[in-house]
Amino acid sequence: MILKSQVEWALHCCAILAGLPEGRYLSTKALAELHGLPKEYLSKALQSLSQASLVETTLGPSGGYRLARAPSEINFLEIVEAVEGKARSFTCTNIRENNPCRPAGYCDSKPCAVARIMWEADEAWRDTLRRVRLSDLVGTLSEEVPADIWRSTFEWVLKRAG
Amino acid sequence: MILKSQVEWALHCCAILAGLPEGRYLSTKALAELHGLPKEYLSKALQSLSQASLVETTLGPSGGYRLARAPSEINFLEIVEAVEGKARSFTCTNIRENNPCRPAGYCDSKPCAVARIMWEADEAWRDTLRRVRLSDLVGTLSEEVPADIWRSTFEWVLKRAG
DNA sequence: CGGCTTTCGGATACGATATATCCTTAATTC
DNA sequence: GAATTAAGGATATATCGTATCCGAAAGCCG
Repeated sequence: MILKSQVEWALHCCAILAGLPEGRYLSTKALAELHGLPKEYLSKALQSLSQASLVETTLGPSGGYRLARAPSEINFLEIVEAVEGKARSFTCTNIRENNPCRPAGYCDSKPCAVARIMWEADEAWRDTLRRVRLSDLVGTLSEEVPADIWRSTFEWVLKRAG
Repeated sequence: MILKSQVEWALHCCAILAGLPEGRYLSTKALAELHGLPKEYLSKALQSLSQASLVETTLGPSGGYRLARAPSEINFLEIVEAVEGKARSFTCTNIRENNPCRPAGYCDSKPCAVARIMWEADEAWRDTLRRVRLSDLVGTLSEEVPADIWRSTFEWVLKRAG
């Protein structure tokens, strides 16, 4: 069970977009260069963010992506689910139905006890991600990334933001 | 990101083994029949449990599997990790290193902030599973499964336990 | 208008992993 | 010695993640 690498990409891209000034857009090309990622494939991750209404886009030169909401109004789970999907990590195939000791046509009143526990863990995972806002990540980064790198990265981005 | 079906199988099999009387073994064949699973493939999941020292085995007719510890001393996470592996669901490829604004040879003092958050969620998932004991599952099942099915299943198993 | 750039979606290819089966070996029971 | 079992290696298939390419539609600018 492993998350796709696009999740990592999307989170880092959102962190960059969070630093964009009002009304500016950043292109796939710039985001791919900044993170050293294949442009065409990164584009798929950004399209997922777009379909989830987490980012807005505009076409043409000076086009690209920007956040659809304030960084404090976007949480990690939304970004993760946008690219990874909302399906639970555990899928119950109801193998208890195959028990030969069951009367034919017997119908369970509750979901399988095993599945309920696995789903509870899944929900704990999602809860943790839901509690972290994109603005929290930006705050942490601004503290931890050395000031000169932070600033020059920002300038690098602004030079390419349409 | 989806867990392999073997996780579901292993959990159900452990629940059955938890009901075995002291010193008895149950074969792959019986466990496969009871759950309607492919015997050869289920065998791989049981081998994983064996390698993790969660179950003990014996060969020959009347051979099979039994729990290595009391059901109250085995938690869900151990079973899940036995077949799914202990690797974290999020792998950080450190794409921040590709930032062209970085001085060459710069070394980060901390793991990536994005990864730390994802790992925290992963840990919340594991914590939930760690807190559930196999005996808890058995307790829930004994309450929810209709008494006649519960009993006849038990008899079915005992008839095949060596 | 016409050429350039951008997002978007579809088509395709490749590799890794999950699923599944088969076979051999060694141990145990009767 | 014959039957049964777990263990583990080899192999085949299907699904999914990764990656690239292309055309269409939309926006910018000379």
